[in-house]
Amino acid sequence: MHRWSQLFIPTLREAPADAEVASHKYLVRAGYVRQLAAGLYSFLFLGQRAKLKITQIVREEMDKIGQEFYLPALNPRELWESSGRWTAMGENMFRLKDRGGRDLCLGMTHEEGMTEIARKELRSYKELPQIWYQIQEKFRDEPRPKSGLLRVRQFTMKDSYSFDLDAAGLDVSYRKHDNAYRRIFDRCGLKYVVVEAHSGAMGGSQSHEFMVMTDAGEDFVASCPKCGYAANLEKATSRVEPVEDLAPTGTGKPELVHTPGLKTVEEVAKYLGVSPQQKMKTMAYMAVEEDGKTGESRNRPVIAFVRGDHQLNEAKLSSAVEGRVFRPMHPEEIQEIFGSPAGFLGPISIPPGKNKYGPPIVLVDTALQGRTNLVSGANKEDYHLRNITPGRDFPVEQWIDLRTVREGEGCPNCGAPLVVGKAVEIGHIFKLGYKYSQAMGLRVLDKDGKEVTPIMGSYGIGVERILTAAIEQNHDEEGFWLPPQIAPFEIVVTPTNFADANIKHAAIDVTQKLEAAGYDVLLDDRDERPGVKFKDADLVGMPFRVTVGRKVSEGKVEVVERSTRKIEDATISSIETHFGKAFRPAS
RNA sequence: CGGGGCGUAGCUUAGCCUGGUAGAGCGCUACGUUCGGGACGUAGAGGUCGCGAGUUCGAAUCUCGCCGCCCCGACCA
Repeated sequence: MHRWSQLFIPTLREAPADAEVASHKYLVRAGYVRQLAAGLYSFLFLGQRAKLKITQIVREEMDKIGQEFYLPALNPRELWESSGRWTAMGENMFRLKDRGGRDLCLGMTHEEGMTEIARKELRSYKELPQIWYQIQEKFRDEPRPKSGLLRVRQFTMKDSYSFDLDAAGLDVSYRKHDNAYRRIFDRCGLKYVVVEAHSGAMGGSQSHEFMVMTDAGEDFVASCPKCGYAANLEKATSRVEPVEDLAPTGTGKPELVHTPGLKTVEEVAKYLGVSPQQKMKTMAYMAVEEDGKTGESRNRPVIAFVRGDHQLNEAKLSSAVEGRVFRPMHPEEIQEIFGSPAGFLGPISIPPGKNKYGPPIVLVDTALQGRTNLVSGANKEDYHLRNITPGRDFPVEQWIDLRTVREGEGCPNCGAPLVVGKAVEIGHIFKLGYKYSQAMGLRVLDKDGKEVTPIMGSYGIGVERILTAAIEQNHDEEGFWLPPQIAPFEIVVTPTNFADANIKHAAIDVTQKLEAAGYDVLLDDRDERPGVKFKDADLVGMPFRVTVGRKVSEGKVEVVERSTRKIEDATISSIETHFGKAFRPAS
C-alpha cells in the first residue's frame, strides 16, 4: 500500500520563478521533477512512475513489431565518422576524450550504432526485414534548452530502425510504425495529429510527425478543418489566390525606375503605386559546400525569388538545395556578386560568374509562375525594374515551392481556409533511404547472390514529451490530471481526517479493495487538514480521487473525477465496481 | 552566437536608485487548540545577499570581470 506520509512528494504552493509553460510549473509544483541545470532534470518518485508507465506502453506496442536492443550512449569518434556525422553534427553533439586521448561522443541518435550491428551481422536477404528499437537516453548540446521538459539536453527516446531489402519493404515497415505510434499515443490518452513533415537535410523521401497542438509548442502546423489535411509549416502548401498583373508600361520591356533609398518591398510598392503582390523579392544565400576529400569548404551562391508579400521558407529552400548548409549572404558578397547592395537585387543581369564563387543556384517560387510585368530590383543601387516577366526576361529552369503558408490560405486538397497553430512534436517516422547503409557499407546478398544495400527507416518518440504534452493538454488553475494509463497513480484516496478511527479504517479498506481490483492507489494518510489534502490531490495529476469523510457512517465515500470535478457517491463495500470499463480503455 | 531580464533562507520575494552589515509571506521544528478546500496561538531553527576583484572608514546596495538561470531571435537528424 502506497502511503503518502511515507513517500517523498515535495509539492510546492508556488511555481519556481523561472517556469514559464504549464507543464514545467506543474511538474515542479507536483513534485515530479527537479531541475539540476539548464535542460537537465531529475525525476522524483511521481515523475519516474509516470515515465515508467509511458515506456511500458511504448514497449508493449513496439514489441508487436520489433525487437528491443540496448546500445551504449558513449560512442567512439570512428563510428560517427563512418557516416560523416562526426563533423555534420557540429556543436550539437557532446564530445569528450578518454584517458588515452581518444575522442568519444554521447549519442544524439543511434543510426550509426544500429547500422554498425547490421553491417557486421546481416548477410542475407533471408534475414530481412528487421526492426530494432531501443528506449534510451539521448544527449544533445542544445543551443537553447527551454520550456521545462520540452527542449532538454538529456532525454529518453524510443527510437527504432528498420532494414528492408527494397522500397516496398520499407513501405511496410513504415506503415507498421505508423500503426504502432497511433496505438501508443491513443493508449497514452493524447489528442494528436499526424502531419506531413520536412525531410530535412537527411534527404529522406517520406516523413510524418505526430504532433500535439498546444501553444507551448515550438513547431507550426497548418491544418485543414474541412478535409483533415495537416502538414508542418516547413512543408505545408496552399492554394494562392490569383493576382491581377500590372499592365505593361512604355515599350513593355523591362524598364528602369529611379527609386532612391527605397529598399523594402513596401517602400518600393508604395512609391510606385503598386501592391507588394506585384513585386518579386530576391533572397540571397550562400551555400557552404565541403569537399569530401580535402575538407576544404567553398561558397556557392543561392538566389531565391518569391512574391513580394510572401515569406521564403528556409526549410523548403534547404530541400531545394539538397540539404546543403546555407546562410544569408554577407553584404560584401552581395555587392560582389550582384554589383549592387541589398535592397535593389533582382533576376535580370546578374553579373556572370566572373567572381570567385561558382555559378549561382537560382530558384523561383511557383507563385510567380505565369505572372507578368512584375517589379523587382535592378541590381543597380537606387534603381528598380518594371515589366519583368519570368521566363521571358530571365530564364527559369524550375519552379519550386519556396514560400511559407499563411493562415487563411486555401487548403491544397479542398480549398477551405487553413488554420495555423503551434504544436509539440512527440513522434517522428522517417524513411531514411540508403544514407547510412551506403555510407557504412551495409550489404546483403539477394536471392540471386548479388550484393544489395538494404534501405532504412528511423522512427522516434520523445518519452518525456508525452508527459509534458499530456499536461499541456489537461490542466487548470489548480493543477493537472493525467490520463489514467500514464498517471503515477490512478486514484488518490483522501481521508478528511486520518485521526478519526472510522474514517481511517474506511480509507484503508477502500484502498485495499481498489488495489485488490488491480488499480494503482495512493492513500493520503498524512496528518493534514482536509483543505491541504484536497489541494494536493488536485495538483498532482491523479485522474480520480476518493474522498473518505463524513458519509462513512452511511457506508459511503465520494468519487471525484478530476477533469470534470464530477462527484458521485459510492458504496464502500463495493467500491471496486464503481470504476467501470470506461476507466481503462482497452489496452 | 546576437538582444533582453534575473540571481537575497527550501519556495515566492522586499530592500539596491539615495552605501551604515538583511526583512516578510509560505514552508520547516516543538507544544497546544483545530479538522470537508492551503487553520490559529506560542516558542524556535534557517541567509558565504551567485563568485571574484575594486572604490569606500563601511558594500546586498556603487564599478569591473566571471559564473549560473530564464525569455526573444538564430539554431534545432
